[in-house]
Amino acid sequence: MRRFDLGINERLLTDLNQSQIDAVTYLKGPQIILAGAGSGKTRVLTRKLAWLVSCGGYSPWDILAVTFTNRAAAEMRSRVEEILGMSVRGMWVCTFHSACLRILRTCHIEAGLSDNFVVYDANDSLDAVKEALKSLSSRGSDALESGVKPGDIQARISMAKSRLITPETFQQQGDELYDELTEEVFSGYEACLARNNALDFDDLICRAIRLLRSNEKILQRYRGKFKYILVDEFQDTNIAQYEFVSLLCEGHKRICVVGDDDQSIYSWRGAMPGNMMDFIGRFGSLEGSQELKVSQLLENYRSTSAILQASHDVISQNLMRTKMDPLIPMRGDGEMPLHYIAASEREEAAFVTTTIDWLIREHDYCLDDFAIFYRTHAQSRGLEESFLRRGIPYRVVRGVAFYSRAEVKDIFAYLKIFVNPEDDLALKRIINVPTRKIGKTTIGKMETAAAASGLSLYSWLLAGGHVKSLPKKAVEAVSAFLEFLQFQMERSRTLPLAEFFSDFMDDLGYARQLKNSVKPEDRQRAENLDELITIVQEYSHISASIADDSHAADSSGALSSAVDYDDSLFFRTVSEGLQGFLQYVSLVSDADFLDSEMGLEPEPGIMERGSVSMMSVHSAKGLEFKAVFMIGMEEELFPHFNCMSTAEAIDEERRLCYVAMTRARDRLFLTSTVSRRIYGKKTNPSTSRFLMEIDSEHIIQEYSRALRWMQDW
DNA sequence: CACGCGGATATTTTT
DNA sequence: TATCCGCGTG
Ligand SMILES: Nc1ncnc2c1ncn2[C@@H]1O[C@H](COP(=O)(O)OP(=O)(O)OP(=O)(O)O)[C@@H](O)[C@H]1O
Repeated sequence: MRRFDLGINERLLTDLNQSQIDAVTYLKGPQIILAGAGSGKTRVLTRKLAWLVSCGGYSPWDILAVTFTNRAAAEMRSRVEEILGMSVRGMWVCTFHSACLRILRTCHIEAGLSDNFVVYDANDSLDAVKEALKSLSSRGSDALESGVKPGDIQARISMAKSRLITPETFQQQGDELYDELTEEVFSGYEACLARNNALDFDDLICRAIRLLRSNEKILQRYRGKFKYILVDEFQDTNIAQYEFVSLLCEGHKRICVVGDDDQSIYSWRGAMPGNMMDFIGRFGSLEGSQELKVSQLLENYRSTSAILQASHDVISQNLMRTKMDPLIPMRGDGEMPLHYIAASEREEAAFVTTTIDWLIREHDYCLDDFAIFYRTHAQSRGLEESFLRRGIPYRVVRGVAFYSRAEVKDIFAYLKIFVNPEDDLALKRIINVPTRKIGKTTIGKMETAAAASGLSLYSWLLAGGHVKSLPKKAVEAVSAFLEFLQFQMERSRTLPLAEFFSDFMDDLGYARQLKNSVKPEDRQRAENLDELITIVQEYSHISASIADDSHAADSSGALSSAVDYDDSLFFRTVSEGLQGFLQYVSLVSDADFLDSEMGLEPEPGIMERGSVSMMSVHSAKGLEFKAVFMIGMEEELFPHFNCMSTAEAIDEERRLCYVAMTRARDRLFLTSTVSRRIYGKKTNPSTSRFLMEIDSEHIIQEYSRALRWMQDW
C-alpha cells in the first residue's frame, strides 16, 4: 500500500480537504473552527491532537482537550493513540467537569476543600435546595404552599452559578434569574453544601476558577503546563467554562475551539452559544503570531444530500443564526426521508421494527446501524415492548434516570457517609432505610439538638448526644444504627472496594427485603441494586488493573501523574477506593457507555451482531448512524409543550431536531401518530411544525394501512 | 412508628 | 400511567 510510503506527517493529513488541513496544521495562535454538522470536526480535532504531538513539538502532557461527554473524550483519545501508534496517557482529554475535579482534588488544600469532599449530582443538589427552603422555616413553607417549585429554584441557582454569580452578587448580576426568595435559598444552599463537604456540578467549574484566580502559584503552574488547549462543542459551553479556558490560555493564547451554533441545544442549562462570537471578538483584535484564525468546514461527508436538504429546510427557519454558508453535500442524492403517519403509538413502534427487519433482510444493514431518537425518555417504553415482542436486541441510553431511583440514591447516600460522615443530608436520607424504627420526630429532635451544639449529626451522635436527649427506645435504635455505620465505615477503609461493597449490601439486607416483597415494582428495585453491585465490581476491576499499570510506568511530574486514563475507564480520579468510585460515577453517565456496549452481546440464535440504539435526541449529539428513526414528531411532544411559549425555546427545539436529523448517514425515518396516550389520557396530536417546514418535494409521506383504510371512508 | 390508601400531579433535555 | 405525598389507622 502506498500509504506506508508516506511519513507520519503526511499520513496525518490524508483524507482531509484543504480547509481541514489548514485547520489541523495552524498552530500559531488562537483559532476557531466553525464546523457544520457532519463536516468532520471530530476528525479534524483528532488529527490536530496527533499533529501537535508528532509535528508541533508538543508532548501529550502539554495538551488539554475538552470534550462535551466522557464518551467523546474516550473516543478521541483512542483515535489519537491509534493514529500515533503510542499511548498519550499524559494528555488531558476529558470534560470540563473531570478536568476541574482533577485540579480541585490535586490542590484541594489550596482550594479550601477537605480531602474527603464529595460531588453532589442533580438529585442531591435538589435535596439541598429543599433543605435550604426548610431552614427558612415559615417563609420557605409559605413559598412551597404558593406553588414555588424547588426544581425551579435549583435551575435558577445553577444558571446563576454557571455565570459565576455568588449569593453576594446575585442581586446585581442575577438579571432575570433574580427574586428575593431565590436569593435567600441560594445563600442557604451554598451554606448547606459547605456544611456537608459537598460540591455540586457547577461548583466544580467555579471553584477551579476561584482557585486559579486566587492562587498565583497554582495558576502559573497550570498555565505553564497546558501549552495548547482545544475545546470541542464550544457552542454549548457556559460562561464559567469559557472563563476557565480563558484563564488558562491567557499568556500563549494557543487555544482552538470548535463549534456550530446551529447545534447549540443546551442553553436551557446555561450554555452560551454567544461564546462563539465573543471568542472571535476577544481574540480577533490580536496581531502577529497571535492572530486569530477562523476556519469554516462546510463540506458534509456524512449524509446523503436528500437528508441534508430536508435538514436544511428545517434549520433555515431559524432567523438568529450566525451567518454561515450552507453545507455542501459530498454524497449522492440517496433515499428521500420518509414521514410515516401511524394510527397509534403501537403502530408507530411496529413500523420501526418492521422497517429494521426489512433493511436487515433486503439491504444488508446490521443492528448497530440503527438508532431511534425521541424527545423524552418516556417514549422508549412503547418501543421496548415492540422490540421485546419481536426479539430484536436493543439498548436504551437512559441518561441520568438510574441514579434518580430512590433505592439507588439510598445506597449512594450510605457510600457518601462512609467517605464523608459530615454529610447530614445523606445521613438523614438513610438513617431509617431500611426501617429501623427511627421516625420523623426522632430525626427532628436530633437535628435541632445537633444544630444547637453546632455539630454535624454524625459528630453529635459520636459525642453521645442522643443518649442524653432521647427516650430509651429511640436511643437503642439510634445506637444500633451508629454501630452499623462505624462498622461499615471501618470496613470501607480497609477492604478492597468490591469485597466491602457486596458484604455491605448483604449486611444491609435491603435487596433481600425487596426481593421478598409482594409489590411488583420492588422486583425492578432489587434488580437495580444488583446492577449497582455489578457497577462496583466492574469499576474496581478496571481501576485495579490501571493502578498496577501505572505503578510500573509513568511518573511524569506531580501534575500529570495524578490521574491516569484507560480506554475502559474514562478517567481515574486522584482519589483511591470508595471516594474515587463516588467521584467517578458522579461524572459518568449512561450515554458514555454506548460504544462499549454496541457490537457486544450477540444473542444466541440471532445472526446479526450488535443492537439497535435508543436514546433521547440530546444524547444523540455527536453520533452518527446509517439509519435513523425519529419518533413522536408531533406538536407538544417535539417541540415539547414546555418549550412552546417563547420563540427562543422553539428555536432551540428546532436546532435539536436538526441535530437529530443530521445524525443519519443513509436513511432517515420520521414518524408521528394521530392518536397517543399521554398520562393515560387520549390525545390527538398534530404533525410537528418541523415536518411541515420541510418542502414536500424533499420528503415522502406515508400513511399507515389502518389510516389509509379509514381514509377510504 | 409503620403501613396503606386515595388523590393530586406530572418528566424535557444532562455534565 | 406511575409515582409521590399527606393523611389516617393500627
Ligand atoms: N475529508 C473527509 N473525507 C471523507 N470523509 C470525511 C472527511 N472528513 C470527515 N469525514 C467523515 O464524515 C463523517 C462526519 O465526520 P465527523 O464525525 O468528524 O463530523 P462532525 O463534524 O464531528 O459532525 P457533527 O458536528 O455533526 O457531530 C464521518 O463519518 C467522517 O468519517
